[in-house]
Amino acid sequence: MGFDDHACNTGLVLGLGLTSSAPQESCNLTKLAKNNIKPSLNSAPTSGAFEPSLTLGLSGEPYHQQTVASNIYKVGNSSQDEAIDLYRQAAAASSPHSHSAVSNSFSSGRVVKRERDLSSEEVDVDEKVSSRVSDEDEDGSNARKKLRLTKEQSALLEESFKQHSTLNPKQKQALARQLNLRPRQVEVWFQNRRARTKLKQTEVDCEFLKKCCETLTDENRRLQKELQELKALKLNQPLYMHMPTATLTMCPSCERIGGAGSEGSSKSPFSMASKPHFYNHFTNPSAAC
DNA sequence: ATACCAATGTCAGTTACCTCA
DNA sequence: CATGAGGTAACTGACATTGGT
Repeated sequence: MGFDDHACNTGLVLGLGLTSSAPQESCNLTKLAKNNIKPSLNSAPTSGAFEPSLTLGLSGEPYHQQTVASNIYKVGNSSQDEAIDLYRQAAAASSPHSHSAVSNSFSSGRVVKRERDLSSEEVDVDEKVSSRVSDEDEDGSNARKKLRLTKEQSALLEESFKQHSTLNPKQKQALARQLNLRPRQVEVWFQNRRARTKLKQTEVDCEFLKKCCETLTDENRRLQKELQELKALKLNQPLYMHMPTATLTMCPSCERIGGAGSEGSSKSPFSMASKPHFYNHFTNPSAAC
């Protein structure tokens, strides 16, 4: 396609790519989200080419994190145990003040939902973590204790996120069990992770559009200048030199001279092959065609 | 077949905690 | 030590989908 040929010059094709060649993956996350279509990010890290919609949002991060994660996994189980201990400590320490998502929510529907997240063992954990409302009633503290995930936990979550950006209940349960976290925590982590991914994608898209804008501005400036030059040239031409203004009426897409002199275009002395790239991508063909 | 409702999952936006410069 | 900024876990409300009645 001729359009792609000039992608590097103007970046316009990339703009198109955002909408067409970047499939349901991430080009329009908002729309996907609205429809609850799950963007699979699996393909993102494997795309090394400049395909904005797939690569920009992740910007290679998963690669790095994958490496980190796998390295961490090689360390052994001690850190995992440590993580578990830390979690238990955190849970124990926070239990007087902290809250489970279940108990903190005043929405009955949410309560049911979150309670159903919990397997029997995790219900036990949750019960240990206790209820914020009741605890607050007891000692008045309003601590919203924030668990800091360990490196190992984060790494495993990242690893899992690379495989599925969303989790089904079974996966969530399994992951939670593996990490010794509550399913709700895993769920929240994935939610936040998706949000971060999207935010990053948005930032990159924004940068890309800025560059597009700059390119188009430059292009516009150049075209204006050229137009001025052509006008000046035309004014300076002697009358007998008045020819069809081929330069100005040439069809941008087929490069045939149109307008008043179109019927004689094939015989025109003007060849017009000089700067066809002026008219790439977004230019509509002239009415002469 | 259709309408209604409850349950559930996901999201955007926000809050609050924690760490670090 | 105090503090502000940034990162992020957790929360909230809204919306869409799904399955049962």
